[in-house]
Amino acid sequence: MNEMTIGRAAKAAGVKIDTIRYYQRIGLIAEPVLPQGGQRKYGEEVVRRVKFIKRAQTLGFTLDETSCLLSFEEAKNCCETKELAEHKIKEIDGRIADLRRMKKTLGELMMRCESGDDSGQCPIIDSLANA
Amino acid sequence: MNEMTIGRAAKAAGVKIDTIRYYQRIGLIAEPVLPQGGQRKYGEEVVRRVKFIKRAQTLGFTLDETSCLLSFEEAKNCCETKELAEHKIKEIDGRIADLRRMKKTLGELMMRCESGDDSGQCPIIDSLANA
DNA sequence: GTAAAGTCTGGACTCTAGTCCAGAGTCAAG
DNA sequence: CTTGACTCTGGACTAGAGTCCAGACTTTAC
Repeated sequence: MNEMTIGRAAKAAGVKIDTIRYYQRIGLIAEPVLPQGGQRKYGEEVVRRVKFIKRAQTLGFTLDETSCLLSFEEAKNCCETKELAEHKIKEIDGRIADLRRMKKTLGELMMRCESGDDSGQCPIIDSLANA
Repeated sequence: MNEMTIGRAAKAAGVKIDTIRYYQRIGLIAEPVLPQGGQRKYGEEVVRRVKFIKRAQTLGFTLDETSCLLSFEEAKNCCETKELAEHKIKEIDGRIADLRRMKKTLGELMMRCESGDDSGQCPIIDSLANA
């Protein structure tokens, strides 16, 4: 089943060993049992989980929020999950809209640079400040 | 010109006074001159700037990156700016795509909940883990 | 004209998310 | 069967982003 040591798992996920240990300590990923006097083995799913966490982070989710996101995976209470998911989707929509506005403004700025029109204010702040 | 004290500016921006002071200390926003033995006055533009910073943060940008984003506003070197902007746009596109995938997966999860189909794994991890 | 509320400075403290280290044990290649 | 690479535990340290506090000063409202 493609088991690896922590070092290989970390490399596969693109993080340091300590990061995996840290996630284990805070309960974000499960710690495989330690065979008496041996070394832990990690499966592919740990790597995927860590990768997910790292990407979620670049999207502005804290580890806490990511842990909530991950809880959907093995949710038991569907009703509660649905509500949480609904809420998260709204949050995500807001972020996408923000990023789009930011992108649009950057695009306009580039155009202006291309056309040599260096005058006027670049309204990048307006893209997000007035929510 | 609608000048305010730091307390009012902070309230308007939805942050604490200390946050504004902190941003001043690290040079993210300018510190208005202190009239001898008086109190500083803040304009509307500080409020907008702080709001922008806070939104950018929820989008996963660090204060450092946000400072770079803000530098576009008063950029002098258009060429350099254009390159930076181009790069940022690519970054933003990636984030939007990630958020879309996440949203799609959450939507599917909700559907499944609605239809009472509680079986199978929820592949939320797959939405981001395999980039 | 005096309280109460707000501001100023500077430094200390907190929380999150890691990162580093030492010393002891384990595994695998030659 | 030893040597070098890796792992284990536990704790200390760091950077980023604030947050809190004390003591002195200012402004505003009564």
